[in-house]
Amino acid sequence: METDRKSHSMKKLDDVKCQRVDQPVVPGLDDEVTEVEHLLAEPKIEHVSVDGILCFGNENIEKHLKMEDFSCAFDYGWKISAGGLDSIRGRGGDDLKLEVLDGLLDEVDEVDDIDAAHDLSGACEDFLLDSEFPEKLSELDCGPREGSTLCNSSSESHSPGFSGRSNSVGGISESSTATVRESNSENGGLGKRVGCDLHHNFRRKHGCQGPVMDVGRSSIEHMQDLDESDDDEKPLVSLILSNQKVKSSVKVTKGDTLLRQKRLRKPTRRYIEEFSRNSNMEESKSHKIQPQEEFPQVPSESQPWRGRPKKIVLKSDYELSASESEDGRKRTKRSKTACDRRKHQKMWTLAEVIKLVDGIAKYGVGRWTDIKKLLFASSAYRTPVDLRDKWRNLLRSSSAQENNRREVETHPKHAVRPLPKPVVRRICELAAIHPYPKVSSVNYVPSSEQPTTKGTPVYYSA
DNA sequence: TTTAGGG
DNA sequence: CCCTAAA
Repeated sequence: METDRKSHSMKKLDDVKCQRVDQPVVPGLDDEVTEVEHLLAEPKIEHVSVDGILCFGNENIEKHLKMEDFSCAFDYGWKISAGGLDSIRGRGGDDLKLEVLDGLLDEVDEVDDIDAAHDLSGACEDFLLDSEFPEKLSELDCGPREGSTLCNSSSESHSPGFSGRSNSVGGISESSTATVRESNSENGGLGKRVGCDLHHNFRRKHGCQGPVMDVGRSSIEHMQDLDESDDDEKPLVSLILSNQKVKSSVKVTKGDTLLRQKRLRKPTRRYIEEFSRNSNMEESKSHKIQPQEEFPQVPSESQPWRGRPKKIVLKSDYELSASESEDGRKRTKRSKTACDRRKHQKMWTLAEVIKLVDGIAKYGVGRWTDIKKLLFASSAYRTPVDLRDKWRNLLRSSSAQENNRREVETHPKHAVRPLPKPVVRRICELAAIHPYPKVSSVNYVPSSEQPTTKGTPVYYSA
């Protein structure tokens, strides 16, 4: 199965490659280009020799319009004209791609690169996905070309990392690699500085987490939903791949994009969070962060929010508490850290829950790793622990729902996400079969049946 | 490294 | 969701 998937994606890659040979394969890049021109005020892209561009007609345009709206909606005071817009797009969307990639290409070693690449995509992409995913999905399935349409709506410049990696995979773009190098040497310093400033602003304006991210996340959620339902993301692969291609093309054409590219590439979501945290510390005198310096390349950031740079966080906390005892600002610090504790929580979809329940039914309670591997292989953000936690919560909520069903029905407000009856039933059954310690408030005999009054005889195995 | 349990 | 301890 794994290999199957792999080969599949490879195939897709090949397709992409082939296409690229014949034609620039940058469908819809056209739109993109206009946009870039806009931003850079230095249009000279003749790259747009696309045959298939006509295929997308209205829809494509529509998408872009939406995108614009979206961007506008997020003008937070910092300049969107040159970099702002870009950076907005730069975040959030990546996670999306990353997720997908993580699921699909976890065989690849250079996750870092992927990650980097992901850091760049666009929130707008998410946005689009969010609003039109269903259609999009089918579209994508039709082939890389279609995929590109969508992708091209993401940001134009993209990480060197990916192109490098692509080479190893399918030799997608050599030119892009070269360009990248060039860019790095050219715009390195400036890019960094700008990036920092950007982040300063960002942080200042929205605390550690900007709305952008939120948007991105929610869209991701939707996507996940769909993705989840059939556990197949191949279309997305093509999407991503073609996206990369587009990116490289653009890169080749535009050197200027690189500046932004650099700036975008660096900071990760995680980084922003860390950064804000550190800045707080800086306030209280310890640990100084030098923005001018190379971005700390967010520690072990191979997964979107799953990164868990434990050590760093711990260290920060440590220092925080240290400074706490020194200055009297305890409370501020405390609350702040407490606030951003729940960094990346992703809502569980019904599909996921059902899947989880299925998995538990199959493999039993406690084999979280197995369940994760077999049923949640595609969702990188669900760790076995998450599954377990979710199960715990499910047990709790389901039992609650069972007990006060009437009350819940009378006060629907209290039932936020009611959880379909059948699911609850299944959970209860499973709970009966696999007692999860500590969860059932009932002090019943270990593996006995739960309050279910239906007389299913349960036998003790001992 | 995975599970269990607590926060 | 995060963290830690124990296995």
